[in-house]
Amino acid sequence: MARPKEFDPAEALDRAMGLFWRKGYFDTSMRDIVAETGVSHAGLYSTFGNKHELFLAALDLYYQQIKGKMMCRLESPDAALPEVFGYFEGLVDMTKDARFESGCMICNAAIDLAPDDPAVSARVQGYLDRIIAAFRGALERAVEKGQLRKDLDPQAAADVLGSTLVAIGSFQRAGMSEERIERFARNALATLR
Amino acid sequence: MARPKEFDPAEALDRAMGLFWRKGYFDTSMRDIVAETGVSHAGLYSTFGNKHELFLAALDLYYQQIKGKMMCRLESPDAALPEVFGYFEGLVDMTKDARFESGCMICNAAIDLAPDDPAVSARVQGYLDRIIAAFRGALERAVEKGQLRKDLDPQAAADVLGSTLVAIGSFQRAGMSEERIERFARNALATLR
DNA sequence: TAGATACTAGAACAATCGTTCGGGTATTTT
DNA sequence: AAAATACCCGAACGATTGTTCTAGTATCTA
Repeated sequence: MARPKEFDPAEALDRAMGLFWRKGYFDTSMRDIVAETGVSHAGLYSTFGNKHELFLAALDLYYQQIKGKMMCRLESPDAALPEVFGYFEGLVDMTKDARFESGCMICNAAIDLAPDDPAVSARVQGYLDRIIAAFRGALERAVEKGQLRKDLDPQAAADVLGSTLVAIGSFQRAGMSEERIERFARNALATLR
Repeated sequence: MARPKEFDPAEALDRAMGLFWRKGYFDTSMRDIVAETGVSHAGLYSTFGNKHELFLAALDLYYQQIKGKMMCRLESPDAALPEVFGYFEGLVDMTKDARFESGCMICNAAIDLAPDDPAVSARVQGYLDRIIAAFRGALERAVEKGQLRKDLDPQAAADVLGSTLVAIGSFQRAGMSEERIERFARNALATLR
């Protein structure tokens, strides 16, 4: 009954995500997003509502696209120690990707917005809970399989890995070298043994 | 030869620090600072230069005032395991202080500004290096004194504690409960044994 | 007392913010 | 072909940004 959209909302959201990721919420203007996506103001507002809703959509896309891919193996029902190591290997590999100079978008959002924004705060906590739960599950299985010592506390160890994850996000953003970040990851994994 | 300042620059800086800490760099306006400190625009600009320089001064004050107090014991030449535990006890205690709902100002600055601001990036890295070095020193002494197992790698363990520190800053800001934060701290310390 | 200084409050500046709104055009369904 | 829709570009809105400036006044030294 009407003219279809000329732009792909998914692609526009992807580019907006990149911008929010790199520059944060307050330092990214709608004009920046117009320039980056090539979509007009009218198109953005009619599709995404407003800046805040657009940010939330971008944050969800980040989790789904970036984290989701990594979580897949970790959350599989037979994931154990190799998958935990694989997760951090993937994380360190990502450091070579230019996009990850910006750190982790979820960690960034926690600092930027979480204190005054319940929607962001809830997402951040939810994402973290899910990642730590995945670590715990894999570690429990690793203990069962004898890949780790029997007296290891999977929940406590998962917490340590979760902390490491968050810290690495900050380290990337602060410009820490790849080698140093890899050391942080390796040192955290070494505490499992 | 002239009229003396009516306001105390140190006190004004302290209040500005509180504002930057809570709201971050981009979401804090000079008008906010005028309102918070009671100092006029002219007073702020003549004393601190501009917003960016004021932020750097506030960041230095944060390290000196908040972190410096805690670092003192940790950096003393006979600090060992009790001082490491004491550091994290102090950190968890601080969570009860309303100011620390805003997390750690250094971590916040890393996310907010470090990617595009060499001055902030250098400070963040310098602060982190110093804290980790202090951890390492105390842990080395703890190993010497037999407070920890002989084969513990002090540098690796210090890295893990440093990561935990950064992560806890994010967790505070994201609104995580005091109990949960305490658990993260305890779990990290448990990896030393 | 004279002069210089540095405060105060707040107006003013150009730029930018999020958001809305026209004007013109292209593509669809009826 | 005609009506309806939704695009694009970009002007426009009021608010706010960092910063500067204009007053007017209070406090110092000489």
